Amino acid sequence: MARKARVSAAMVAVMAAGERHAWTLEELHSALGEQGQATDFSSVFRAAEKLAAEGQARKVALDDGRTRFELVGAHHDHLYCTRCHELVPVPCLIERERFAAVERSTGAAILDHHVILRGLCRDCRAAGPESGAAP
Amino acid sequence: MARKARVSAAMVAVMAAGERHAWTLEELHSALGEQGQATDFSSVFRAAEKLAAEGQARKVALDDGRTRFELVGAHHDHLYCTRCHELVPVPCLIERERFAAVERSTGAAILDHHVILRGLCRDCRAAGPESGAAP
DNA sequence: CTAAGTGCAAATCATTTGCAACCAG
DNA sequence: CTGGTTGCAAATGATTTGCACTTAG
Repeated sequence: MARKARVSAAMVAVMAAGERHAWTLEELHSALGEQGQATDFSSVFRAAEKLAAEGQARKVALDDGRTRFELVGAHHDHLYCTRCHELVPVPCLIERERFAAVERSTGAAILDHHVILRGLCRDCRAAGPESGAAP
Repeated sequence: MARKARVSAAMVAVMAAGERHAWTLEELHSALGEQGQATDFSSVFRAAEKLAAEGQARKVALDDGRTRFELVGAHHDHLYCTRCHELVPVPCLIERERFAAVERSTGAAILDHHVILRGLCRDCRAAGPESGAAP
């Protein structure tokens, strides 16, 4: 390499700090800003893409139209609260054997996986079935 | 209701025809066009959102920046080929018991789930490790 | 009449890309 | 020098929204 990747490094540090499990580009961008590591959004974007390409990070897709990134070392599946949008990490729910079975039956090669559970997190569940749905 | 939802109905019909497992809005839009049911893109968008809100359809998020929709009755998990982008349906990979375990350990309520497997489909796998990666 | 559904055009939002300036090796 | 990085600005692409119009009920 010919130059230090300041943004990438800072990003990995932020993500490793573990205040969150998966980060949107905006979250990463503002997190860096708060660290005094202000950077351009596009740099965050490119650094994230690069980390993903290199296998250091992975993209996490939820259905809220924003791509998130998480460090590969911290992989876990996710429980997405449809009320407060919190993303709770949960251990892998699929047994290894299952993957092999799918590869056998489909002939495909599975390289990665991601499980998204949708529902209500502990707090929102406790808050009761309705929240601010009064018309 | 005060009026027939022509687009919604046509969309459900198209999706139920089962030529595909999950549809992007564009795919639905053009599929309707080919059926002689030409409609505006925004109508497709709104109909899809409505179906999702009513629970008839569900959003499927991959990390390719496009939201897909599938009929709820046709639920299955997916194997996404990172080379040809085909989406292969696979049976649910998680045992019911696992969901209960997560609900117990996290206190959350799980309402839905989706598993995305990433890798190479049968054909792409057979095509060998490299394809058009010549620089 | 009345509200739901539709079409068209314009606005938004989240990315992506082009390009010139920069800098550690 | 040299190639990887960065910032700024502008381009994309996909999704959303405002508004007027239409029509089943």
